[in-house]
Amino acid sequence: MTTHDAQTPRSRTRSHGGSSRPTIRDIARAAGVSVATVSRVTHDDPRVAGETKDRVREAIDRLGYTPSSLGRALSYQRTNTLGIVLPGIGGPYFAALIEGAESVAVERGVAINVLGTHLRPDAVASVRQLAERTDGLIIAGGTVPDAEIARLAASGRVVVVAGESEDAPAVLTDGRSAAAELTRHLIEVHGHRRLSFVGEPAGSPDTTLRYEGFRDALREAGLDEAGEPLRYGLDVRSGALAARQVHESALPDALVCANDELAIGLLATLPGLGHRIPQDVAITGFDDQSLAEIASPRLTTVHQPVAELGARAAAGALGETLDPRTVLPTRLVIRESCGCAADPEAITD
Amino acid sequence: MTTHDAQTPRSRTRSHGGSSRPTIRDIARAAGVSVATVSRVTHDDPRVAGETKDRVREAIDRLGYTPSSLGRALSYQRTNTLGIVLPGIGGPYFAALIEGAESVAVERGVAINVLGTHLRPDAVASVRQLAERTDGLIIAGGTVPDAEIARLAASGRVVVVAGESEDAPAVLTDGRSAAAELTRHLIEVHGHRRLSFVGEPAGSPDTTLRYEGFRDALREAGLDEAGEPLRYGLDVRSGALAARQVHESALPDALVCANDELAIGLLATLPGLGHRIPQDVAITGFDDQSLAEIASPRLTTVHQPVAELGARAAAGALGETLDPRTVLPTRLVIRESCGCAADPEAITD
DNA sequence: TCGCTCGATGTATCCGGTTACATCGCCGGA
DNA sequence: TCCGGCGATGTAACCGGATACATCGAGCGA
Repeated sequence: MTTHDAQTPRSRTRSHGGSSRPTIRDIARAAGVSVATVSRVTHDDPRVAGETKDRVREAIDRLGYTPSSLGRALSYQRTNTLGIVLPGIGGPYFAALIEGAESVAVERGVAINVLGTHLRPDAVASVRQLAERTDGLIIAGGTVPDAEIARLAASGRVVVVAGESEDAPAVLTDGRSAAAELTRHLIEVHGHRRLSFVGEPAGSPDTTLRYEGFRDALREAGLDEAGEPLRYGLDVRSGALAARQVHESALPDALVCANDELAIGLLATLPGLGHRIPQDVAITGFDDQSLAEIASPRLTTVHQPVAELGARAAAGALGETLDPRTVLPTRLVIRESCGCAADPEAITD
Repeated sequence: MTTHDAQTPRSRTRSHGGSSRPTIRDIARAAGVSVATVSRVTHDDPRVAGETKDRVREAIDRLGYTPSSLGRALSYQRTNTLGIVLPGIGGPYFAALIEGAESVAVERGVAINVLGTHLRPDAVASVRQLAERTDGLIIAGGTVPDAEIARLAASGRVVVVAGESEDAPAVLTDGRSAAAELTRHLIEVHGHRRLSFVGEPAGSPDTTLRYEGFRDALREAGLDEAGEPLRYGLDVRSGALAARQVHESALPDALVCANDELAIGLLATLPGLGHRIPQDVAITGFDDQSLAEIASPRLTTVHQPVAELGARAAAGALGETLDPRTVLPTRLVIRESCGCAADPEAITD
């Protein structure tokens, strides 16, 4: 009672009318009924007589009672919560993914709990904890070791992976083929021979696949002498830094970026360093997030149905049966940053 | 009874070795000890004899036991979770706020649960539910009615508001003064007389304050004939749309945007429509998110310590005592989009 | 040898809800 | 008048853990 009051889990001496929140038993006492009746009222059970119901309702309002979802979750063996594990919540890609999942969650009256692993030194422990509080888990590829995914799945957890996985149902796009298609466009339509990939292939499985697709296309075209990728993160700022490096070394014909944000960083920075896009260097993105269409020149990229992906994954994580591998289609979106002609509407110079 | 089988909460007939996850009692039985001993082992209680401890550990590993955080939370009257209520998780501002909060949460071994109200038709119910599962709540201004905040606070919940509030401790910046200072810069240094505000003042309390600050400055300068604001959302795409409207009507001297993303949208779109920035029209943002520095021309804006704000709010929501009103300082960041000369140095890194 | 201390462990209760089953009146039919 | 049935409500046993208190046995001093 002296020092660690806050730590003391429970104080056996309760019911002394502290500021503690009222429980179902407090309401029962106040309304002169049993806890069962209170529970029935909060569930709109028709078996409660009108007069009794009113009395209970009054007590609930007067004491400001809200059923503890903890107690409820323990009783129902269900938390009505969906967990999502992502590297971080920043960036339009993950925002879109979450929105897709949320649309499904809202429909089913389920809450969402997002965990960003990048800031958590103890990612595995955090994910285990999250798994304890949710009915299902969406795990983005590359955030959690495969062994841990297998463990979760084996222990009866409902897990869906947003990305490649053999340990749980996977919902994904074929990033490798899409990147190859995009790269072929640069080679075959625009005749570019010296292409560089921007992004860190070791950084995420998605980037790995895109890099592989990029190299596939180079190899097909006999350009496999392609050098090292320019290793940068997936954000706008990294793109700006990459622009510096590109500026200071020999400029390639085209830069294939691992995602749109990186491409936007380059797009916004290179002109200031004296390089015209796409005349001096072509740039492409990946994902087709909203910035892609607004940039100038508008960004050639690969459209991914990210929200749809999130929605499918959510449905699966909430119990809907799911193929072990669901591949969603991508679409090459040709705009002007690759060198294709502008729409009649757009910029002339 | 026939259709809703899945709803049945619990099946009284348990213990038949289904795929259900093991409980502390299963471990106790398997190890031939009592639940108390198992609990002691999971807590590294030194009172357990070495040999017993090994036996329990073995059972835990063999059955794949993880203590249910639900049960734990119910027993300790604490969930070790921090709730954050935001309009939506999209955009750099909220991402930074969450990061700030997360940095504090990680330190204290607390999980974070983010709720985006925009997609939830039943925002109040969702927040109440969230409050049930967390030890403290950070509520972004404008997401929840004041009355609900008061209700939560009155019922003993720990609530911190990120923004203006009289019902709970508030952590915020003085957006009104900052907007006025920014606007004065445009008027006094650059001599602009026809200024328009871009943003929907009714959309969020922050936007309201910025609009008020904008008008304060106009009034001081005797320019209070200022017309209606250009009512657009706070995202890049809205900025692109606003650019169209500006293009089709008379161009003002300067556009004061409610946040950076909106400004970026204008910045990226107006040049394509034949308007030079800042020569033909000056543009300013608000927040100083990373895009502001990368845009071209670089964006003049107001720096806000968003991560710090999130961190302070988190500390408060986790029990640290907090002033009823904590005002964090902002800083006017002059770059080139307002018409000031470029720094000799470009991007700093 | 007895009693006491102390370490190791078990028993039972509580956290807040839910609900199967029991109970209690009351009403109508035989 | 007695009994069955039914509507309304209560009782108590869970859900998974934590832990105060009880218990038990070994070691030790008197």
